[in-house]
Amino acid sequence: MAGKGTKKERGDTRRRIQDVALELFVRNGYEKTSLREIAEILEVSKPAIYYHFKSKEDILLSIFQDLSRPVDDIISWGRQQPRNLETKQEILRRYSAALEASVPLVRFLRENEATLRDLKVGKEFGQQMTSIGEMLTDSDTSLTDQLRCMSALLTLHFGTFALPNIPGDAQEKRSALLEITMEMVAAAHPEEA
Amino acid sequence: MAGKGTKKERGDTRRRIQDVALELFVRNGYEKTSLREIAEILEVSKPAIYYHFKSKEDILLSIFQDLSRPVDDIISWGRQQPRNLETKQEILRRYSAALEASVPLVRFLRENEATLRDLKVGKEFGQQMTSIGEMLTDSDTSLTDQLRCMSALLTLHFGTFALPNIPGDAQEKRSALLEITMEMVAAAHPEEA
Amino acid sequence: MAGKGTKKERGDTRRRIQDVALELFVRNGYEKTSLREIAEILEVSKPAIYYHFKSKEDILLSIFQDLSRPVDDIISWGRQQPRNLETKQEILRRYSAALEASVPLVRFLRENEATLRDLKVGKEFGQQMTSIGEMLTDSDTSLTDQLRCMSALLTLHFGTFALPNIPGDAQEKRSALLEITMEMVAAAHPEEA
Amino acid sequence: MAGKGTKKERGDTRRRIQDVALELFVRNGYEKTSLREIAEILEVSKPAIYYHFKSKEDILLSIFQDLSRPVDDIISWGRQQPRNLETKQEILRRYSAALEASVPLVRFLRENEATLRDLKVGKEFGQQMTSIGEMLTDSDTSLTDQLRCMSALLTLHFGTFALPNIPGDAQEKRSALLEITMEMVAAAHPEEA
DNA sequence: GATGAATGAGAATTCATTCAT
DNA sequence: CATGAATGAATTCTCATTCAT
Repeated sequence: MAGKGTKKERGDTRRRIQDVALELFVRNGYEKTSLREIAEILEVSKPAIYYHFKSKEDILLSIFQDLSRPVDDIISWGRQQPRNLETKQEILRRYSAALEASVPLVRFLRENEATLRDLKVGKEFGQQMTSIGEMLTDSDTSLTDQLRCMSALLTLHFGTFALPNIPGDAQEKRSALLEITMEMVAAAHPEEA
Repeated sequence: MAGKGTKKERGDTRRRIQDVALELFVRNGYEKTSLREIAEILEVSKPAIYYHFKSKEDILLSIFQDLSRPVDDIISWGRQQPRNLETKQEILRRYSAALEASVPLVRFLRENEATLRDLKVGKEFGQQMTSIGEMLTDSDTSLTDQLRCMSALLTLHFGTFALPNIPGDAQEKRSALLEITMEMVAAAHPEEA
Repeated sequence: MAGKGTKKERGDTRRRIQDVALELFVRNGYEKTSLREIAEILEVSKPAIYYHFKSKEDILLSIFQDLSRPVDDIISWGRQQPRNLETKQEILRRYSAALEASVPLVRFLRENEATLRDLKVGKEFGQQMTSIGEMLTDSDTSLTDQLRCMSALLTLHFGTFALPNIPGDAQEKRSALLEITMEMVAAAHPEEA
Repeated sequence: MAGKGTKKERGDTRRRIQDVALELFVRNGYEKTSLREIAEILEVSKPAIYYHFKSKEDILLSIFQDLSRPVDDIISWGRQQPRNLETKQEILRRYSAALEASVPLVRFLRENEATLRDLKVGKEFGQQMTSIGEMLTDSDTSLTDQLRCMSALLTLHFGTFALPNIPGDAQEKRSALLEITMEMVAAAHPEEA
């Protein structure tokens, strides 16, 4: 244990950069967050950041890839399931849980879409959403039913960020929201209900 | 007709700046659009832009205020109606129409939230959304029913931008989407249905 | 009298530009005063200003030449007098009076020396001061006596602007200041006293 | 000696920026000196300047604070002395010496008053002058005597910059000027002389 | 692992001035 | 007499990034 507990844990810097960066990205947006600011808060020099990450974009990408693994897992899992009501509802349940664990990141991705569009992270995030969307819609059902399923996803996703505007207990609101999306996909599968 | 059709229509510049600006804002985002770029496309000098608008933000604000008047009208109208199912559905219908007329602007507002947060335009847009949200929710009903109404709005709003991902005729998809939101608020008003 | 008393007196504009310009020059400095600002206060267009004056510098020059005529008169008069104590004291008396009438302008000239150095107005003002200085000093007297006379002028000139820092009645302070300069030149003319 | 004399001495840049800046400030005035010009003369890029100073104003402030310390010392010292003729004369002697060491800076401060008024440096300089003025005047003596002391300061201060206009040896003129101010304060203290 | 120093590129904005009408 | 519209030139400043040590 000797040597531990010194001012900064060894190998910690990379993680600390990610933490501070995410916080600033969320609070001020990607473009309005400068590496100078990050460096100042961490009390390290700017080149120190470049030692750990090869660019500003790379910091964001690493954060995204660390946090978005659960969603990738949902997608892998979902692809191996039969595409029925049961599966769709389970996907929404799992997505809701995954979302909850990374609200700040996802809020950030949402609020900076225009900026991230040209970045790798933007593309990867977009693909995730598209993949989940595809797993929820059957192209051989009615347009309305397809939209119902898509809307369920949108409701879950964007509803999560609108919840703070409504009074009530956070967990309760979460469940209620999930409940509503369950109903929405159910309505798109009349025969299975 | 004499004198018309000259290189640049008189008094046109202000409008042309707004048009080009909106186009670039939508395509590249607010921060990544520079006044130099706008000026170059219009083949005018940068100060020419400053003659018509006092700042970059001011260009955006003027665009927003011009295009968002219909939404203001909806809000004024809605406030004078009884808050029942009928009204809510009419609000959604009208909002859907208003949205349709300014899809590019609203997409832009959505995709640049982080950037616009500190700008007047961000605040005004936020207030509009809040106002519409309030008109759709009754604080004395169940949490689930409140969320149903809120989700209807989110579905309509965000669904509009997700539609291109689904195959089918644009107008048809629009109506289907609106239809779904109608169901959602209806579900929140069991006794009135 | 018909036609008078309309919103703006005819031919008045030139004078009004000078007035507003001087006020802004004094308050904010020459460089920090823009023609836009002047035009806005007067509620005229910028080209209207260019109708009356050929440049920003020209506005200042016209103000200076109008207000500095009394000093030119002192110089003309002084050059025709014998260069003795009597004359010098009379010059200081007259300069004090002239100064009093145009305190704002002279304060402005003082506080913007660096800026005005390259301008015609700076050169003309400098020549005036040099001329008065020359009339007060005899190059065939002792260095100390020359400095005494020079200092009398500086005391009068700069003292005028330092007076507000000292409590007391304005007119009284003025006379006291003049009195001191009288003593100073008198000390430089021991035989004549 | 190895390693010395390379193109640019290490750690030198900050000082070199101050030197060049002061030179240009003095020669052309604060507003007419651009950072581009400073950078060009030093053959560095503009951001290099911003690495060492956070703004243009900050460059000036750093110069002022470095050079004005002697005057601060005089003020501290003076405040602990009895306020009599002896002290006042010593203050003037010390101020004359301090002034001599930083003639270019003080000339600059004088010639750019209007510009510097809104800047921190302007306020700090103003306070210095006010403090010295206060140490030279007793509010319980006659108005004329107060003015005599004040004028002594003005004579010393402004006379310094008028001296080049008078022929003679620089050091000699300096002493003569100081001598005159000594007489002026002495005249304000008849009983102590 | 880390830093001091520096850079190229580019941003928004302001100004005095002009010209056609 | 006056204006609407526009311009060339310049300004301060910020950013992501790099390199020698």
